[in-house]
Amino acid sequence: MGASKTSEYTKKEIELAKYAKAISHPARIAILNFLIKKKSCICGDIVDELPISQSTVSQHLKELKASGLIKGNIDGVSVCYCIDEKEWKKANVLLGGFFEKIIINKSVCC
Amino acid sequence: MGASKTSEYTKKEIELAKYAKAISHPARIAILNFLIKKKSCICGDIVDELPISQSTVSQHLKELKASGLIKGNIDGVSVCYCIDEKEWKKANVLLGGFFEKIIINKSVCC
DNA sequence: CATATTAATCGTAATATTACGATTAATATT
DNA sequence: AATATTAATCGTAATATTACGATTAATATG
Repeated sequence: MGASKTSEYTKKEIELAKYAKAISHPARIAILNFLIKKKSCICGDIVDELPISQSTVSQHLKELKASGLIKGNIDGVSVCYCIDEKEWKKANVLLGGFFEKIIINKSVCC
Repeated sequence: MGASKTSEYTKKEIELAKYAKAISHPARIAILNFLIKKKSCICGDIVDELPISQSTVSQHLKELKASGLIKGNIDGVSVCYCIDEKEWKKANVLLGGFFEKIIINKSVCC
């Protein structure tokens, strides 16, 4: 048995978990930071920047693309990745809303 | 091979990934939402609330505790869990800072 | 056309995660 | 003291993740 029981939860919970999962690995955070720093997308330079192999970077990029946080445009031989700002904002709003709940609804115990 | 190459990344990247991982499963988000809603900590009622077994809930609680986002106080037979507000704020600041970068440093491409 | 570069994918392996039932240790209740 | 309740842990199993090298398909360059 085991492994993901995605249904039975609310859409918000599932979406929030999806975005959180996308940034739940240091390599993916490093990739996103790199994409933000170098505004002009950048393609395979990510591999030079990170301490992991090309195939592993490619996998992380695939996951980030699947989450929606980034998109990739083919540009000749190379691929140009960049933040998908619309999705990024959605993630920001969802995560922000989640973490601000505790400030509004102060927990009084323990 | 495989599995975690945690070093070689910055402390911030690793910490951010840690918090993100903590909330990367709908069950854990549901648990946190429940703990926030019911201010008075609550103990085993989480099991009744969620569509997963007691042992699985216990595992998720263990992970949440490991991340620091919650703490658990023994209260007789039962255990009282609640948000660790200090850690929660730290996570909020880290995540908030991360997602706001793109707003300041607008990406122009693709 | 031959060769180089780029990035995805495949195959493989190690490890982590998710989940459950069963057991256990602890405190409460009868 | 016997029994019930609570929540952690153990054992087990399925699946997912992380990682790498090798291969592949594509475009670019000589």
